[in-house]
Amino acid sequence: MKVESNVKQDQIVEAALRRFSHFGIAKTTLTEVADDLALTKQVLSYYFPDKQSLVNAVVEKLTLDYINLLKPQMEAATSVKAALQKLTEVKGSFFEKYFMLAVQADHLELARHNSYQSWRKTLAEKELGLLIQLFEKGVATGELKSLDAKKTGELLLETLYAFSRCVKDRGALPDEEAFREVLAKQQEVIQLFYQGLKAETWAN
Amino acid sequence: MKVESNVKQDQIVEAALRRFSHFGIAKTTLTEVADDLALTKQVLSYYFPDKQSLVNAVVEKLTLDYINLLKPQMEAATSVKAALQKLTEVKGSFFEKYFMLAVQADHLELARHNSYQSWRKTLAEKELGLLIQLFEKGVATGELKSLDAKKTGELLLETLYAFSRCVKDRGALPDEEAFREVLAKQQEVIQLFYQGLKAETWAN
DNA sequence: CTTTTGACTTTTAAATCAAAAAAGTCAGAT
DNA sequence: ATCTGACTTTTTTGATTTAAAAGTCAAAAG
Repeated sequence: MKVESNVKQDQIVEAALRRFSHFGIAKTTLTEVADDLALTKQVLSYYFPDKQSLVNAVVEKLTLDYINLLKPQMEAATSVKAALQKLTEVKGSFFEKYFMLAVQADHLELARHNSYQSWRKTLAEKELGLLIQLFEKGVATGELKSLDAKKTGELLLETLYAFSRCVKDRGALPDEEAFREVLAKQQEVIQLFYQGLKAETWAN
Repeated sequence: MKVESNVKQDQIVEAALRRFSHFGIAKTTLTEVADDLALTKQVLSYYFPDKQSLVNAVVEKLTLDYINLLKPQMEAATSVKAALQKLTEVKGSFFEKYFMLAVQADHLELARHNSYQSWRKTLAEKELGLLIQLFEKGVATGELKSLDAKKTGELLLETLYAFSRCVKDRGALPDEEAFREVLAKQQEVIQLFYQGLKAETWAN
């Protein structure tokens, strides 16, 4: 529970995150991360026994950051429509920022580790939880028609996820434009989803 | 215009299609295709100067088969809903059957050739054309609310496409189950799309 | 004149292996 | 508890070879 060690760990995680998101996980060496902080790789390996654990820490941080950013914004939204808008925005900004990471993580060896899978699952669950909550609230207020909140949430997430995957497939280096396109598509889809979900007595 | 040569060409294309869809394009040698027909590779290369042209012929055949199967079924459907149902069915059956081909084609070198791209484009255009026609008819009959048929069609196709791509990403060998899942998801999405598109006065 | 074949060259893909780089270890210093 | 130097092990990378497939062509066969 020492504060200092946590500080140092956080610094390392942040440095790793910068490297990972800029150059990718595979092309980042522990020595480089250490150098960025004027440390040696042995110090690094004192705090994180191996690369996997460092990657896990980065993924964990990212997951928490994402949820902590998204949750209040969605909960503060005054309508389902506005909340879904926020979802795309936040998802988009994160995706753009940490694109490299997202792209590589799933292909890499690391992705098969339990720890990674487990964080991925946590993320998915939390995101789904937010959506379920949102939909249920929407039904309660009458904005949405009666629906299976879980199933609908899963479908929406899977759809957005499917779209993101398409960007990275296109080529080795993903361009800004491809991003914009995907983001735009996602927003359109959300819009259409919403049309299909809202109570029919409401106006657009 | 000789009939016989067309027959032989067709036989070759069919044999190639069998090999390609079972073992993949890259892992299929021209000699194997020739052997299947009790020919030599030189004969094959008499009809198709190189592998690329054979692949193109296969893709062309597949494209035409698909459209020829889909078009009448969609046009015969008595409602937009039924037509969309058909779309998923046909798309699903084709995808399952020629999965290997679909999976590899885009990654392979071959995909960069103009001829391939051009057939891909043709397919996309024809599919989109069917959807536009469908949507416009739906609007005319009052089943659908007023909408931008082109934009909506594109969005739907892109969404279905995005889902298909997810299957192949998962692992090297795609399992039956993954198929079913994707197909089910696609149907759900179509259902929801439809909800969002239909005129509000209609019942489910 | 169309189709097929045998003998050939060129191109591409797969296997091997040594060298370099990175990951990981640990006894001992601060 | 934190860090370092010197070390071993594991992974990547690049060069080199080898085998397989693609592609060519002159000439034969129907």
